[in-house]
Amino acid sequence: MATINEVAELANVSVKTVSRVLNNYEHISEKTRKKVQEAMEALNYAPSSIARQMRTGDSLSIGMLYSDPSSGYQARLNHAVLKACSDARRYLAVEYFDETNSKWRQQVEAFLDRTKVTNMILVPPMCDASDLHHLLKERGVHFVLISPSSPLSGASSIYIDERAAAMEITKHLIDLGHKRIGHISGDEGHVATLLRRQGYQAAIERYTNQDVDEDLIASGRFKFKDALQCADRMLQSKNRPTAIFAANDEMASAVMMVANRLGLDVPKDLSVAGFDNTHISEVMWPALTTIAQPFEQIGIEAVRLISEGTTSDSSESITKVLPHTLLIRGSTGPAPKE
Amino acid sequence: MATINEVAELANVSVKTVSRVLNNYEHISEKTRKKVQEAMEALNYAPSSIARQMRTGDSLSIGMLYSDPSSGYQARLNHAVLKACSDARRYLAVEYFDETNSKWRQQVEAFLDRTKVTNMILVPPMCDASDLHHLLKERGVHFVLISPSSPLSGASSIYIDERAAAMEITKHLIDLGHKRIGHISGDEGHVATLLRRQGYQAAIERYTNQDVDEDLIASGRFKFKDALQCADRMLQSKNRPTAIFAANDEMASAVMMVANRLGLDVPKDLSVAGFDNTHISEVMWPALTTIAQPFEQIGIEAVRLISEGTTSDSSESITKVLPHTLLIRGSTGPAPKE
DNA sequence: TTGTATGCGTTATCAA
DNA sequence: TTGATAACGCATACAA
Repeated sequence: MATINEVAELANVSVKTVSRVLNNYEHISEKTRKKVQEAMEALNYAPSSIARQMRTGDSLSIGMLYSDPSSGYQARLNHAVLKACSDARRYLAVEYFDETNSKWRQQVEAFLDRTKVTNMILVPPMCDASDLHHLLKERGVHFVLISPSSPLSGASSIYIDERAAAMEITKHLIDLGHKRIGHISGDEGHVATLLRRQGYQAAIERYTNQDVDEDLIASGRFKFKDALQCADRMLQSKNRPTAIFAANDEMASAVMMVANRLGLDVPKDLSVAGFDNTHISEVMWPALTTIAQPFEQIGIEAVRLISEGTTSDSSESITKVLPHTLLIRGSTGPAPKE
Repeated sequence: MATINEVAELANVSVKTVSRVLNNYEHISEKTRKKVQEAMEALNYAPSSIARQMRTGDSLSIGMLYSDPSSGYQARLNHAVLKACSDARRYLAVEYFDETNSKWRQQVEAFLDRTKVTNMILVPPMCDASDLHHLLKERGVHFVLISPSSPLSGASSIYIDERAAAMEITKHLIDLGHKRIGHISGDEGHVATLLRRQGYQAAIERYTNQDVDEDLIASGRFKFKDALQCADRMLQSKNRPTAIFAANDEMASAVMMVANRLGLDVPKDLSVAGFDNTHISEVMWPALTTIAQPFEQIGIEAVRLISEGTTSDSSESITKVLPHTLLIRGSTGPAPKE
């Protein structure tokens, strides 16, 4: 593989001149530029990103911390970001991060020292840790937020419209004729929990003439186990719902389990809907109706924002709302006749 | 950010000596080694992989290709290897790899060119692709195999004793009094499929006085959907089994789904066992009895073998068998009274 | 067992 | 508009 020196020699110029051509320097004569470009062509020259990084100090790697290794959401996000990085010829440095550890600060510092990353992608729930934001800003690390609670000045954000998505899937249930629709919501610490519940409530109020029945809302904290209890209580009550919208797929799976064990057929007796479109939604029978997160686009967009932010340096923060999709599968069907 | 020079200065040695410590050189006094290590600690020093790569051409990164992003086994393996790398102050370059793509060769070459890795971890099913082995050897890339079909000269391997594990979990069912125990096996292309089935058969033959009933064995190809059909057939047959051992957790989940829908209580009417201890085994009700893969140790061992192989250069291949664990949870119980 | 000096491919400084 | 040379952080021939 040819180096910059060989190009310079062939073109009869100095290495610096070749470097100038490479980096689109302004003050350079067209003649030399052409000469250099021809030499590069002839030698099939490609600059070494390693050497460039060595000199300029910032790496091509993008950092990412994750805190819940068994989360289906995180698994799909990891995959998407990884793929986007690979396509953009960048590297991803991912690390498991224990957010409850009091020494988190040292862990992050060690991560930054080790990887030398100057760009990061922050995913839920870390994207909301203002202590972390401060630390990163202190160290001059740029970052992009995925689904943060609120926009942050100086950092770009990527969202989906959680509220609209929740409304859409609830409306789907209403359109199927369901009158009593339960909701199992997430962890109160996440903004997604609030938005998804709001979307559910808004749909009920707008598309039926009923008020929201608070007895039909339970908190499952995004956990399978908690959702089991919620579902058990809801489905054993005298006036049980004919449909349940859970705020994530894992909790919807719990609903399905409980329904099956109580002898309720899904979707004949009970419709079940989830949120996220993680792997588990396909490992159910029937498959789960859910909201598909645009994982692939999230990954691509995150990498793009980082790459642009690096070059443009005009640290204006961009907020991007990506489109979700309602995925109708076998777990939802017409409301049972009364 | 500390450099090797600052470490050398603080430790009162030359940079070369620090370099020796970093690379586990042999001829170095314990005293200086300790002194250097303390200096590294004090300065929170991390070697620049960039500079190292620049100098040597090969990086500290370990490469890994995975082909099934939604596999629970792969998800846990990714996490374990990532964590082991991080603890060993190494990097992991993971890439999604479409094994069915006819241009796989170019994809691997591109991955190697881009990442410059010279060490790789090969996971199932890629660990068995001899074309891939040849390509890697051609390019001088060392690699460690995780659960390969057969040992390969020139590469170390990490295993669990699949056969013994399958035997153990089948014996657990026998000990609970089950007489008719079904088995849903995996993809015929994987050796794990064969070994797990052999373990099942061996247990039946050794611990009961029965021959293996071929009607109680079905191929679920490691897939949820295929397993649904197998379970349906088995559980609707006139003389249905009272226990089913599926060759992975995902298929066991399918068995559970079918059982619940047929009104069979788990574990009162049917015991269900899986294999791998992936996330899904905890997202069931009751939780799944399964064989726990030693993921964490697999990751640590893989990184260790690679690190040692790099320095010692005595390219003798090591085969490591790691211990599995039988995890008894709620999905298995005493056989129903006849 | 340890140290000195050089070079990896690139960009930056300064001078021409 | 160009060029000579230093520097980035590390590893290695060679020397002690």
